[in-house]
Amino acid sequence: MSRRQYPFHLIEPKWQAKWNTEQTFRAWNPGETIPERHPFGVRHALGGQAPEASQLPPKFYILDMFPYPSGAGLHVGHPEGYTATDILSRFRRAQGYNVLHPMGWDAFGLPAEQYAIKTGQHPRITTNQNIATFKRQINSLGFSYDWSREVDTTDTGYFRWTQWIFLQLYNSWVNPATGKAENISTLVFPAECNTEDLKRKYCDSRRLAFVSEAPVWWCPDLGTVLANEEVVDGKSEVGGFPVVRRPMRQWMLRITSYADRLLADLNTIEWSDSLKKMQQDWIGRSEGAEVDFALPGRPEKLRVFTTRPDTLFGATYMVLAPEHKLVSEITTPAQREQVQAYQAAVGRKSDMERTELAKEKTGVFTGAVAINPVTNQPIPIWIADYVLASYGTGAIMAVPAHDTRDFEFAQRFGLPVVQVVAPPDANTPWQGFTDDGTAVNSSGASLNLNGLRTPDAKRKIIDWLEAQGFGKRTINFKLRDWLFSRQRYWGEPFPIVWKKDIDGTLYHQALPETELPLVPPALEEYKPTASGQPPLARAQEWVHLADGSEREVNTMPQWAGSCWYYLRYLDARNSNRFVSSAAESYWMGTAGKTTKATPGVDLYVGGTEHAVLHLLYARFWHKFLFDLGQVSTAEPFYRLVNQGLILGEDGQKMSKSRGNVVNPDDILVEYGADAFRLYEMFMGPLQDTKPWNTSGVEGVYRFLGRVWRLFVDEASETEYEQSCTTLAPEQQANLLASTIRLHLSIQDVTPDKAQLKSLHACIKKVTEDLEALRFNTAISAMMVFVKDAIEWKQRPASAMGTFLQLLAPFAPHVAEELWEKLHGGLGKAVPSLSYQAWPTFDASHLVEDVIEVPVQVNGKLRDVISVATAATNQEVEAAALASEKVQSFMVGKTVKKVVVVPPKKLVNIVIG
RNA sequence: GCCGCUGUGGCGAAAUGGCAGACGCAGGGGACUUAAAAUCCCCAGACCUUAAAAGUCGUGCGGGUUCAAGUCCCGCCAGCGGCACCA
Repeated sequence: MSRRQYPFHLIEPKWQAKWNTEQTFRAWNPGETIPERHPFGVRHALGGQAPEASQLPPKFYILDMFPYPSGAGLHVGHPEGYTATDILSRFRRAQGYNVLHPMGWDAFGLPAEQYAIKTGQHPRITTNQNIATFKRQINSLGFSYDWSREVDTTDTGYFRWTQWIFLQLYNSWVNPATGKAENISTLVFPAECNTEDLKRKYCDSRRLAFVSEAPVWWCPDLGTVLANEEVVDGKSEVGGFPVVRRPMRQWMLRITSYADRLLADLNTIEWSDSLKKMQQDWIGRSEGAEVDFALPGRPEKLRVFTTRPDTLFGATYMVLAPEHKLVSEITTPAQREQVQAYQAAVGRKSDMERTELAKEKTGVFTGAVAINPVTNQPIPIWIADYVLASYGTGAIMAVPAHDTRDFEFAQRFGLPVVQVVAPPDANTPWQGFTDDGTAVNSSGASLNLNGLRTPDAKRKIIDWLEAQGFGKRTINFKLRDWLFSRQRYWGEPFPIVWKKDIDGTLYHQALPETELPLVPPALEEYKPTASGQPPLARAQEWVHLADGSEREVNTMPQWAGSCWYYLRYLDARNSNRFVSSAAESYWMGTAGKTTKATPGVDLYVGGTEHAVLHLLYARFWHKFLFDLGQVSTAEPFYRLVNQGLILGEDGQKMSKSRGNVVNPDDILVEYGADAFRLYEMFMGPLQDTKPWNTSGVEGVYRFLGRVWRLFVDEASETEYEQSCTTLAPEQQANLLASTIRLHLSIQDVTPDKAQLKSLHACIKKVTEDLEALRFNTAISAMMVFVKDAIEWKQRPASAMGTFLQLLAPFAPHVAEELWEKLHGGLGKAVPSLSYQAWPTFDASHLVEDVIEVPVQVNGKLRDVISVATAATNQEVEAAALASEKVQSFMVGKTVKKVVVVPPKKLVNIVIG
């Protein structure tokens, strides 16, 4: 290894240890006693007091997506977001905020369980080891987390409250009158619910946590069911194993009751457009109508959902999903064989095959017809797998003229195509025209849509359908209820028992809150049972209760713990409540003196992979808790930023198999944490995807070396190096502090004009860039300052100290060390740089006597002239025209126009 | 197929409609050194010339608006991401 630029290997552990023992980054809740000498107390004159919320400075809550502590440890992608939030946290602290910046572990999950199946080692042990590794690595980067608030989703003190929230969901329903969740006890039973059993069923059909027998995604390789959001292209998101559709008894959460609010409230939060779009698409709201078609000779109606009721006159056939329950009833004997064969063929197809796009439309005629309510004509009913049982009513009216899929189907099977919409542009062919236009061929006995523009036609026909009792306005969502149970061991057990009725039917019942936490039983064997039961079923003594009831043996999905961890941080050690209302309203609300703060989490940074999983689930739980009055905001994460992916040096996604994974530990040994942090931020904009380049680390490392040498006398450093070789690291650190002297150029003098200009330009740029999360350009501004300062014969201590304050959020270790040297001299105690007030920028220092103004002729740069700052536009123009270079371009031409861009930015002379 | 984002030197990138390429990497030259490393200084978009200067072209492609376009508008192309028979 080459000679170190500066002794980061001594500085970094020294400051990390100091921050740890002094609890420098402890965030204070209202009512907590702040120690006398804590730098936060000193800064805000609150030392030794226990201030109320109104006495505390404004809060700022900066949150990272907490990691799953895998066995592989940290890779360089993790610290990207963590570094950004840490810089912001340190910046906000300096600005005087009470900053909450916590970290924890999303530690339930499959890898620890699979390791347990392989080796028999309890997931608790694996998890603890992995957490220890992660924590060591995270700490080695000098992040300013308040570890007193660390959470671990697998800790009983944590998951008892996950189970508690589940019980609240179980005991709640959404009142359609208010659209909000209430306790199940407010349900009013209809008259026909006159037995305990019927009442129970009525409640169960409305609970936000309920049991369903519907078909679910079963992943044989993982031995568990998965949520819609966890299935990607017919494979499991984790591991990429095939999944099959299979009816099973499962726990669901009624997230669909919140679909509307989850969509609408996206407008109240600052997330990227693309992320909002992903959630919007996932929720998939569409407005339209349900229309009933009569079935000749049958009492029931065939109900369809359509977003284009205005095209009803063009509905020439109907299509049912092959699984639709009416299919077997309406199919004529002549068609039965064909229909059943088709149903069987579809059932054998994987989901992948069914949604494959290139394939031709398939389907079979049922032999039955339905009556089009506007034309009164019979139209044939088909079944086809392009209609999905799970969306709308599982049946459609087909308007081949104005729907691409219906058109393809009609072409294939020779079904009639009737135009009912005229495109706005007469040259556009009407066949397959799916946009808005004008209704044509759309009149009947009591309804005429002809000539109406599509939106008006929709309105008119829905009014007509409602008046006639043929249908009604409806909104449909793509969002499905959330499948909430898994057949795993390493997850939260459900606080539910199953009881038997007198007649032997099973029903579920919640455990009382006093029995929480419900801890998973000890097992010898973590595999599912031979009969396919979840692993918890192996613990017979745990499952079977004295009263004959049995415990639920499914567990909650990994998402459960991450749905509310950001709330637990607010009051992480509270054993009476999941969070106290005082802590919740101070950190999440806008109460008290938090004028500059925003409601909820002020900034949440994480990867984009959670766009429709964690971020949707957490919003759902938060809204539910809001309805119950448990939290004070409707949204949890006010502002969210997705950090971009860091690719390997080869420009490919980092992966073990490609061998391009960069381990932060290796970088730290060679260059130190400050250089690592600086490089992660210098690579490019936080949100962008960008490749790693280790020699880029070298660049910022050299920069830190230059900073060091600005402040430190090299002769004293050589002295130190010669005498420390035989000492232990701790003694080396002491020697470092006592031997190394400040650079002789550092003097107690007033900065001159040029120095103030350099410094204030840097303050301005760094401050503005931090506000806007432009870390890369903030760093280049500091590099420019250092270039200037290297030239200075005298380096004013005050200006150099201010620079260290700007550097501190990015490279806190070296900044603290130099700050201490600058202010403390030898052995004198200096308060941590972390709570020094952020420097303010003074524009008057940037004013120059003479300004260089570029001069263009016909838009091309021809000269740069110097003009006095006080010069008027006329004087600038005259000076520009007088320039010799400019003159040479104007020979034989006339000046048509002169544009002078204030304030002395540029002159453009237009000639011709 | 639909939606969103992004296209700038050899590379990562910068630029409220106003000097394109700040800052950094890699590269070249020099100083220091017995030498190397480290450090410090200088050069560095392409082209064409030149003794030097100057000049021409340049932000994916084609148009447009403007005194002035990487930036705004229209039409393409490519890459990345999301959704994908959602009626």
